[in-house]
Amino acid sequence: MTTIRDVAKAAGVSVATVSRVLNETGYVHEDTKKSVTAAIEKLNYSPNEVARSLYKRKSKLIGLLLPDITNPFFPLLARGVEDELRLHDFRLIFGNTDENPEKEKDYIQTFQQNNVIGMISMTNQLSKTTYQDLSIPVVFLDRTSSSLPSVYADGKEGGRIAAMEMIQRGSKRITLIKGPSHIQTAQDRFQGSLEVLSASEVDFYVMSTSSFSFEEAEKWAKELFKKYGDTDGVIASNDIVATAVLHEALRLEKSIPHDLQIIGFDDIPHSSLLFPPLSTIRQPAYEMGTEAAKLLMKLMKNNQMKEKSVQLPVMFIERSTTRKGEGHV
Amino acid sequence: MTTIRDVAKAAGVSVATVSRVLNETGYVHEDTKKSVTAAIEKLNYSPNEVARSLYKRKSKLIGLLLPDITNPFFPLLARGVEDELRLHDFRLIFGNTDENPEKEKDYIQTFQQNNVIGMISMTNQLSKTTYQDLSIPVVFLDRTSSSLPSVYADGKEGGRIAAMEMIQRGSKRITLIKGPSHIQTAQDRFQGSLEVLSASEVDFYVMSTSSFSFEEAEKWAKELFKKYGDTDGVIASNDIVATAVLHEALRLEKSIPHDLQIIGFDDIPHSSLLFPPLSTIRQPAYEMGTEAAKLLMKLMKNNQMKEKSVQLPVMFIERSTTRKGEGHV
DNA sequence: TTGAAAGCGCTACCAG
DNA sequence: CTGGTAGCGCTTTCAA
Repeated sequence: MTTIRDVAKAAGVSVATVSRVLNETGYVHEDTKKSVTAAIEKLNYSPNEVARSLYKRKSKLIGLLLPDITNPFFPLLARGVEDELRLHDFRLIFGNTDENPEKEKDYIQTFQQNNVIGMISMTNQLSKTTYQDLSIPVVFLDRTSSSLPSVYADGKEGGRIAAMEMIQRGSKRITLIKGPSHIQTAQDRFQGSLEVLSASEVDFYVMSTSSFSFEEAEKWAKELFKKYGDTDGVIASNDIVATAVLHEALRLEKSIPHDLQIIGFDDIPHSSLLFPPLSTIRQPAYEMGTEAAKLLMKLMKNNQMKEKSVQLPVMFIERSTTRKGEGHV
Repeated sequence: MTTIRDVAKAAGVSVATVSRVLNETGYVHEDTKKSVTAAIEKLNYSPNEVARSLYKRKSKLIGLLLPDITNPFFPLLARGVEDELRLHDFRLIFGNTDENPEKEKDYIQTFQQNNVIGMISMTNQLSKTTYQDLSIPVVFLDRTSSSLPSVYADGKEGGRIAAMEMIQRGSKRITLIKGPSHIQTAQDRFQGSLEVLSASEVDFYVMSTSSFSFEEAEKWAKELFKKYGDTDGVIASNDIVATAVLHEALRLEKSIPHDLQIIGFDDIPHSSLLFPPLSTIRQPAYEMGTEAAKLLMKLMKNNQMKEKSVQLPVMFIERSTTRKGEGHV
């Protein structure tokens, strides 16, 4: 392992000088700079980030917390975060929390022990105040908040769009699936759809569900068609749920989208790979990730910002589980 | 920020003593230990990992390199790695390399700068010697190697099984899709299938492809049915490719599995969500991850191990793109 | 423009 | 059994 001392020796200067050229700080003569650079090159030296981190009490590490990377919605977000942060030489320590507060706390603690300089959290468990007590900036991703920095998609508008498209495309007896009540984004979507549906002439049925898991969703889907067999349009709380509904409909040999239209939410990569491909409301996941990273970096420079939240637009992705519209919305 | 000094002061002992109780090293009287523990508790102190890392020249961080977390095969692997490592208090720094050697080198360098104590790599780009020069143990995941530590599934056997099941279930004109030639695991599968097919009585057609992307795969699928429209069984190089084939077959209104059987490879979560659900050869991705983590931890304790590679078994997952077998293999 | 030296928080050695 | 202290590799005063 080559250290700054080795470089100093090789260049015939002091470590202070090497440090100066490394950090481009203070004055250093052009010539000595050259010889230092040469020595660095020659020894293939790169500074020890740990030592830097210790002295400065801050690293180039960012903590990333997400519920479960195995859930297809998160990889794209994580990728967005990573790509953006990488451009600025930050690195990511990450942890899956499984929505478990203990794990979450545990990770936060070890993140701090490693001098992370900021955090991005996609979890829903810990209260906001828990985060507020941290001495480092945190941005919440895929979680709405007016008071704390956060990046999220316009779920309410998404819900509205879904309902409008559904009506526009001719469904008369619509089922609206309401996602888990502790997930704010799911509630926003629901409210948006509800608003439009209420104001419309169509009949609709609200089905409450309590998780986003596929297995659960399959059960609800069965139940749905049993209870409300003549529904001709379902607005699902996300794409996984929509997939379960699609499955069940296909099993019942319903013709899609003729007998039944389905609109999902998220546009996870899987959705376009279904047959028929799923119409859905896209959240710009990757971009949400990059935006969160950008916001965090701003916050790290200036913790007293006003513009703390960014809301991204959603859009309807027309695929094959909806009928052709008769003139668009 | 509270330091070991604060604790020492609060407990009325020296920092050395605090360090001893922290690390359970050396002798310390039961009473002083108690008062130290109390002080730690009271001050809510937790040691600075950065300082530790600097002194010991090793951290509790592990580097994880993968091509792209957005590819549905990787999250499960990553999750396995994380869960296992977490049990032993290690944390993960990770990077997506996009199979780009520059990014890969870049990450490896910064990992080292952060004193990572080991690495798990799922990439295929950098030569093995590049890794061998590292001073820390590395295990390769989803990449075969007899010389270097690695964890992978038995692709060849998987290929054999796929071919046997296909034949067993009555396909007579089989298409075998050969994945990218630079990916060893893909070649193993191919060889396994080829072996069985060659020794059998059925006709078969080999189609060479050069990537795993869905878009590319869609093109090949179209081409496949144009060239070899009466094929009644395709063994795909992975589930994404299988999905593309399934799409095209459905579009052509082939009856699955009556007219055409399809077997994929990997068993990514998406595969069971298709309609019809995809029959496939499962790689135990999560377990591969945990095994890689275990192997790495062994290596970190004892770098001179012999048992350096672990091969995991694959299994056939019967779903609905294959016909019911007439007595199993 | 440069160097000496203090010190970031911790561990481990050596004395006592 | 305990404390003093050197030093991990680096940055940053302070003097020169």
